[in-house]
Amino acid sequence: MSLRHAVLATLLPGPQSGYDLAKKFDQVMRGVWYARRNQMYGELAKLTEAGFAEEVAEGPRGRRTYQVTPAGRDELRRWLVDVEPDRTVRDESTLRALLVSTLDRGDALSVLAREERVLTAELEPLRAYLRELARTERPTDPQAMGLELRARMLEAMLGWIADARRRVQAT
Amino acid sequence: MSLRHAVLATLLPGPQSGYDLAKKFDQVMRGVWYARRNQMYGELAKLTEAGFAEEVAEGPRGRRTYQVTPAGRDELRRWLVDVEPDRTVRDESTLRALLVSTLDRGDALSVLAREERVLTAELEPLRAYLRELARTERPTDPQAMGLELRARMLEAMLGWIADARRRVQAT
DNA sequence: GAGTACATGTAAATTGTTACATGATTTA
DNA sequence: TAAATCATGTAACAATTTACATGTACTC
Repeated sequence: MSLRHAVLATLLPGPQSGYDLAKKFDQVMRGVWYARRNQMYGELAKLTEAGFAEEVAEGPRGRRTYQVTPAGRDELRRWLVDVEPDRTVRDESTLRALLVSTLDRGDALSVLAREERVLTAELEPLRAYLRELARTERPTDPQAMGLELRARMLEAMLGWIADARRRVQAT
Repeated sequence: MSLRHAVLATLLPGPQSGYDLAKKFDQVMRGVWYARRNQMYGELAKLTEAGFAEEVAEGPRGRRTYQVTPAGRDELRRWLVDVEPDRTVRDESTLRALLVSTLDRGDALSVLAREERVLTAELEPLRAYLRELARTERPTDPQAMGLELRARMLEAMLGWIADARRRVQAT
């Protein structure tokens, strides 16, 4: 039920429509949790039914604005503090990196090189953006913290890839 | 369809039953991909139907042994080299770490401390085991590579947590 | 002979993906 | 007025989880 709580947290700062929420979710949860646009509407409906969110306004173009209720705030805290985390991991990038060991030298090196290229292309603008944020935002800003975490994960992955390339080359 | 290929790769080294496979999968794919025991049987059936694996023997206690076919080897290579990776991430541990920013100071510090404890408890024996492996195994052994990657991810996460604790404390 | 570990599954519910449907408002 | 963007959804399918069902062989 992580999506439910990720949506709840994204809605926390103030009233938003499903459409706005989806865009903000992509930004804040980048590298942490992924959801399709249409999943937002379903989660908002379920959160509303459970009393954790409520519709506060209807705008033009059928726009519906929601906000978190006090019960929603409690639920988010309860989930973070009292519910035992589900620590299962499923990461296709990491899986692929691992399975490179089943390939022959040439294929392995070219797949590792491609992966390195893609991850570097994600990391570099992220680092630049974080340097910029560091000057303006408060240090515990959730978006900045999320991006910092993503950057560290990418760096760990890139370090491993560099090491893997060296090992394969030495074969 | 990552599970399909993760299972295929785990079956690659030699004939195994679903039961053996599930245990090996837990070991090799630890920190990369998680699957329930009963998912193995389903995937083995689908791999067999697709011609990527075949049943080679029936043993005691209804034990069925499978092995990868040449078509299965080709399919694994094709997936790694030619199929565009699905880079979506869903990681509840990371999500929780991020959402800690919605908690008040006391709750935030206690959740971060708990997380640090759990991750350290996973990392330490892993590092010890890897030091041991380094003396005996070949450097491109897939299990060792997978565990090394997991260790680096845990270290990145722990570094981020230490930083987050400092930032929260400075509030 | 009782308990543990081996060994394979099925059914129902939930979650996530893909493709489609529908219409409103703004901008060029 | 045509195109882009806003805005919300539904239906069918695939993947995953949870709970259950069934029986076998070894070990104390």
